[in-house]
Amino acid sequence: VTTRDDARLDVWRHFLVAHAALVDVLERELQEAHGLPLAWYDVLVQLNAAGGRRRMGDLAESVLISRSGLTRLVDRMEEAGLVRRARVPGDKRGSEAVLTAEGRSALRTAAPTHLRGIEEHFSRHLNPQEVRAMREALGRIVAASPRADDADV
Amino acid sequence: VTTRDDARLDVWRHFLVAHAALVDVLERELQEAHGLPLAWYDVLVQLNAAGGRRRMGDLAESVLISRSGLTRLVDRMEEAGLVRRARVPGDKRGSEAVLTAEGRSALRTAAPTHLRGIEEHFSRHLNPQEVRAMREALGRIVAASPRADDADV
DNA sequence: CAAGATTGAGGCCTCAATCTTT
DNA sequence: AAAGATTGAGGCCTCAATCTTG
Repeated sequence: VTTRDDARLDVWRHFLVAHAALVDVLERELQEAHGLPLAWYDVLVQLNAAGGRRRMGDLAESVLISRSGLTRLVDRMEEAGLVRRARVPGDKRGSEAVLTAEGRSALRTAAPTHLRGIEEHFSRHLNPQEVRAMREALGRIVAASPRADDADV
Repeated sequence: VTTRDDARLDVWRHFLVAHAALVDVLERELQEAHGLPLAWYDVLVQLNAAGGRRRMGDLAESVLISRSGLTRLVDRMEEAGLVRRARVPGDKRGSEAVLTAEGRSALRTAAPTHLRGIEEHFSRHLNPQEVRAMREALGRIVAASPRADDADV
């Protein structure tokens, strides 16, 4: 069964290489066109999708980094004026990131660039059948994937 | 065409989330079972695949990091005894990383864990048709992907 | 001067510890 | 004591500059 195993390993390798290449191009394009790191764009998107404000903890999960990582990411974006922090009404422990007008504007400006980039470097190469296959397969993988904070059984 | 666009964007998002989740689990498993970072394992594999030795520059490309990044990665692995540096015969500028016996042994020990991890968290979720689809699609994406050092036309 | 590799500086991330509120 | 968020310490990466050899 060596050939089948090899094919499966190949997919994994292709997956890693493709990810590295794609993140690299998309980051460069966004940076050159709008001076925006991909991580910042991601925060803007997630905030916008949530109506403009989001708890720090929830946001950290959405953008796939640790809580402390997000604290500093939001620090930098706050300094750049794209978001601000606000207290959350019911809970004095909490803090939420809020999209500023400038942040919303940066997102509107950058989105076309980034969406075109995703289309050009990624989606364009997938036929409808592959879109279906990858969506389902990757969805299953994510669903089955043990969350980092889960107990080890 | 909103639904088709959404489906294509969904794939991209799934791709990012799956990558983050997979690298995270696989890294944790390798670390806990053998105290080996994924990046180290990757270097060991690439060296082994090349017969045990590799120019620093080539190796950097294979493991998807910068030259300077690889310099320090090899520094750490050398300190741990898994690789050593050697001059390259024909070119006094060059340097190559060479797998040590200990490195080869570490790879042999860790490989079963990691291969099982890839199978369990990734390959297992793909049916043969999806393996084919993903391999071809990702292969095309990588082939079309502009290399970082290419001119911007 | 170009190529191969390393070093210096600085950015961003993670883990563990800490502070505040529940 | 646990939850939410931040801070301190330290690791690893990248870019630009540097050193050596071609």
